[in-house]
Amino acid sequence: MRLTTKGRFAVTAMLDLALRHGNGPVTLAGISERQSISLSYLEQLFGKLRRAELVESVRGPGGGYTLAKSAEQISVADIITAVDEPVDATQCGGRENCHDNHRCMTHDLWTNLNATIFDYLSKVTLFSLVAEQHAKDVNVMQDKREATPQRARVTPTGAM
Amino acid sequence: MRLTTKGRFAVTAMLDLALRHGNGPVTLAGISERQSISLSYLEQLFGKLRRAELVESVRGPGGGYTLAKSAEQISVADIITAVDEPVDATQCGGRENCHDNHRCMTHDLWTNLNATIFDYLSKVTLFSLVAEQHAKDVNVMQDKREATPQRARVTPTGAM
DNA sequence: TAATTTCCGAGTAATTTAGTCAACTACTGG
DNA sequence: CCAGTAGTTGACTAAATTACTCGGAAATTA
Repeated sequence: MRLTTKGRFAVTAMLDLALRHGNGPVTLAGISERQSISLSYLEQLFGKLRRAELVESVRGPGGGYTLAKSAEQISVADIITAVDEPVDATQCGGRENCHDNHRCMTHDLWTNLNATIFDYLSKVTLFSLVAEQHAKDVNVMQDKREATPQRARVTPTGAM
Repeated sequence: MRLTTKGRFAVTAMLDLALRHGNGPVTLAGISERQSISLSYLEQLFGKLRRAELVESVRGPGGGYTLAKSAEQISVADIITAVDEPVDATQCGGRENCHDNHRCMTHDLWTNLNATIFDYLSKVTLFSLVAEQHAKDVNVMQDKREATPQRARVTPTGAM
């Protein structure tokens, strides 16, 4: 379980998707523009997200991506493991290098921490992130300076 | 807040130090050998750990590093932020790029998650990691192929 | 058929990781 | 005081990863 900017990009993009969930496919070009992530990079990330079955794609005009499950069912851990290669564990994956108990112990400690973080991130879903934000800062939603129709706020008052 | 192999190395090394806490300075050469981390790389990491005042150094023969505080007072978050450069936040640090509310919102969501992870890792101390491991898997401690007393393996008596 | 948008792979610059090397300072024991 | 140990610093480097580009398919709609 790593936590890099790559994963951050993926989570941000998925969040963008979650906010528009229910309004038909969202194009990568749109996400690219809104979140300032290069389109080609998004293509790479969404290739992985699709293979991990977190998103579904629709080709052609009017196409794009949608969440493959509801926002409650997609955790941050899901997203991060989808885009970050396994990368394997410690160089001694439990079998090698570990001659005496001591070495293994320090090792276990890390593995343990890793699992703890993973468990934690498994409980943080796209839905909970959005909900948390709404609870924290409602005026952001109300402060609309532009005259654009709010199709942005796909699911306004916690109706998700 | 990133979570990379670099941070993992640092945590592992600090764990090694914590296990020997109270027995005088520990040399980097020793950590290098036990944890299979290159000495020069450890030098880099401990330079940062020292500047972050997480460890103290003693020069000369018999010298080495010791924890600057007790294991309860050093969190995983402390260690990781010490070795990982700030890396800054999202490219739009709250001021730039954020033209419309929408962009800022998705942004906040990430910042929020980031803070949550950080808070969580701030509560995980070196001490709790060691304690957790003891509680979880006692037989590791009891599985002594060597004639060393299990608790006393922190002492130089059980030197490898 | 033309436009749109996903899909896919090869390639690439910049950054980070992990590590080397060499010189230097501080300290200890004899 | 001298030799050896061990931390301290900085510059430098190979390899990996990140973030991104490009070019072209393939699918879908109008």
